[in-house]
Amino acid sequence: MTDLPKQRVDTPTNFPPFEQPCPIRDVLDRIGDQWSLLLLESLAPGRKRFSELGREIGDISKQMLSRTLKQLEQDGFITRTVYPEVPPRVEYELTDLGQSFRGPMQALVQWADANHRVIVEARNRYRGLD
Amino acid sequence: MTDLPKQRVDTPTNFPPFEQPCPIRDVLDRIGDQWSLLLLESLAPGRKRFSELGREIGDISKQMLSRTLKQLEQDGFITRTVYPEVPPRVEYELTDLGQSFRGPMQALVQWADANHRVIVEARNRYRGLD
DNA sequence: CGGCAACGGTCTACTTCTTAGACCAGTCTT
DNA sequence: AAGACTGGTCTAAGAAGTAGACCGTTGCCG
Repeated sequence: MTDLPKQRVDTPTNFPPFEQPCPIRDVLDRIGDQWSLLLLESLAPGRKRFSELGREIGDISKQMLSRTLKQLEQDGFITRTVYPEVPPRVEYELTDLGQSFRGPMQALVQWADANHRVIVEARNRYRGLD
Repeated sequence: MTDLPKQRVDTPTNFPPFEQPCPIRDVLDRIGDQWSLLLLESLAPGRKRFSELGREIGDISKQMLSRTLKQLEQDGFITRTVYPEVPPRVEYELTDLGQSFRGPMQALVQWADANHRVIVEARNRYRGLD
């Protein structure tokens, strides 16, 4: 920090960022995380409550569940409804936007389903000739 | 660790994980990270070399670029070709599997493009009534 | 009445992932 | 001889995710 030979920085990741306001980037950064797609897929059949979603996904932490749902709500994919009952009940449901996303999502899911075998095979083949 | 009152664990994230070998999960976990989709999209028009991809994406670190490309190669989405030239040249290209993924990916990209406005608006609206 | 369970979160400490950027090897240019 | 170019790898530091304790309210059970 004090007297490092800082000059001549070789190739210091000098990729000029130039696609920040790119709509694809913006949208993909949101739904392209570990959980968003899974949650949207989980909500496709209909409204579900918090713990129900947690149970379906299985290995998501409550914090990420809560956080991801909040993001999806912010971005207008889902609505959050709180019923002032005792134990509290909160239900999540796809909005029209969320519904409209089911199309492309289905395309993705179907492709994944259809090509899963091939991918696993590629993975094993690669492992073999490493 | 020694004498913590460990009993009565309230609700310790007791969601039983039950979808590990789910093909959708498996595929989505791979391509649903920060960079994979972007790279596949970047490679859709044709073969590109390492630094070219880095430049196009802009804000990806070399390590993640390298790592993500390796994963995509392992899973059979792309091929990696090294030309034993002097400065070394390495080109990446979609395989048939990768090509076949362009369909669902296009659906996603088009949706993203078409609905970007709506999402941004939702985001701003939410910010307002927070 | 005491104690606990149910539910939807939040908070904290710990672990894992990602980033920044230095470094490397071999050749061509200046 | 000093740098630049290329495709990586390595390490330290910073960001993100996880586990699980904790909370408040009410109803059920003994």
